[in-house]
Amino acid sequence: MDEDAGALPPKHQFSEWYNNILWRAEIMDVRYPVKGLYVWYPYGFAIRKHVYQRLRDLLDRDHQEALFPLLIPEQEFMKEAEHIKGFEDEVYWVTHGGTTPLDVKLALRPTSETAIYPMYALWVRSHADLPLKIYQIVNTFRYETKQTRPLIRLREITSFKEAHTVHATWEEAQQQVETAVRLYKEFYNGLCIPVMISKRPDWDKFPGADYTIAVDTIMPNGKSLQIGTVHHLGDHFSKTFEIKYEDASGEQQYAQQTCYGISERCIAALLSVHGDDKGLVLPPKVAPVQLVIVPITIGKRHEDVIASARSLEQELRQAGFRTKLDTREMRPGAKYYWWELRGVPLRLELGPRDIDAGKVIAVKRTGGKVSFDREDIKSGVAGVLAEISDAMRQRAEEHMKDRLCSVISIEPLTAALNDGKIAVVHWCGGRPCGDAIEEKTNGSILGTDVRSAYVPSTEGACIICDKPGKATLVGRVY
RNA sequence: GGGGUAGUAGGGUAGCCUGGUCCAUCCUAGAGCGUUUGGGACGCUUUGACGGCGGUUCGAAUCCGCCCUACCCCA
Repeated sequence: MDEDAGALPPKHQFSEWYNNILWRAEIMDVRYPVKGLYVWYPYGFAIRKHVYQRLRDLLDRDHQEALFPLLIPEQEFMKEAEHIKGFEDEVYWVTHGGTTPLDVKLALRPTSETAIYPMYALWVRSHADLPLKIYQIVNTFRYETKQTRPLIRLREITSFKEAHTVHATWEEAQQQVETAVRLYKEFYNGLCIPVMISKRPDWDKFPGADYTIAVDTIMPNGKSLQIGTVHHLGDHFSKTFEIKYEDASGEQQYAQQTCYGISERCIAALLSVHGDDKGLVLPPKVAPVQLVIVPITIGKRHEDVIASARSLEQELRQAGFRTKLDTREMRPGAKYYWWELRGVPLRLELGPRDIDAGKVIAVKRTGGKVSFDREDIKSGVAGVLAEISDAMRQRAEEHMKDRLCSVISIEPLTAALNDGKIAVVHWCGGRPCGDAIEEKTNGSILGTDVRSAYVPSTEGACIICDKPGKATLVGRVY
């Protein structure tokens, strides 16, 4: 047998593995002839659909979904000084309508604050209108100058979920930040992706924010990937865009705002964190196909087996499982590899022997084979899918634990980063020391106020200046 | 930001320096037929490409220019 037939590059060659799996598993076609723009294949898009449906379900508890325009007039975009500084090098401008130059240039949103907040100024009148919690899921454009990478660094972010909230007080907005962080933790827990939550250093916060809380995960090569951010905007934008409300005593007050976002980087994390040498491994909750039934048809039993498989499929589908019956003219082994590559959590095998014995064989994508009695199939499948989720979550958490370490001086820190680790150090919080850490290690400060089960929130002497410092995450980043 | 290398069929390669029916070759690609089918089947037949635009030339995958895209290295 040819062991190499159809093999992926091994996952420890992560970059090759990643590029390869995107087209082999039909997630993205990278051949679109514009830098930084990629095409979602139907299968990739189906994964996206299920992931974003989960996000919608979480947000819909107390947010409303809306939709704002893609184009932002120049004068609105240019209102908030810090915000402009943060984005002006990355903005695409629409300058013509047909052949006619436009009087007012239009920006393709790199993010939507300046599209949404002029409208919020009209919508918010009184304290009774607050809190206002709205989100949208849209595409955004950023003229990235660094190397682009599918799902990770894009010129068109096709799947940007951004929420924008308005509150009466700074404290309420702060509480909303915490609520959003909890919501993101829940979201990623559902995807079985462990995260590190920290407060970004001041120079790395969102342009125009009081502070930024970031959600990061660790990729297989040890680099951290930012997969969510939550910003307390204070009154920066409300003052710029005149978002005011009348409080209970009849006074006009500037509103306090937050915004928070997640992009298709969550899909990059989903694929990368769980995948293995055979291909994708998808959590049952978001797998487009949760169960694939592979009928084993031999000679005369063909019709018999197919009929049995169809009734099995129908029963499972009615029970609410996303089920696929694979009746293609291929050998069973070829189908196994096909579905394993695509990350289907559970494979059911049904052949003459099983039918005669009243059994169904189930093979978990995470490893292991079980045999169900045909009549118990529904509860059996439900149980095994739950086991798969647990196994995935545990495996991913162990990977994260392995990648985290604590160091107390610069040389070991550099060594740890070179070794593909994310390190916890003590840092005084000062910019000069922060710059020194980043320069000496070629790494980045992810943040302080770390919230992770694996990172103790100790205090200690700053790794550079020896003054009192707080636990700080340092790593190489995407 | 600075440098380097490359782009040939669905994927992988050769050909380029030394222009000339060379439109080659392999596959996990496609189509067709037949035999197969409990972990990637096999045989036969067949389809299909020189990144884009322009230039040089009797003639360009090959030489020149510009553009686009990708990958690698350094900051």
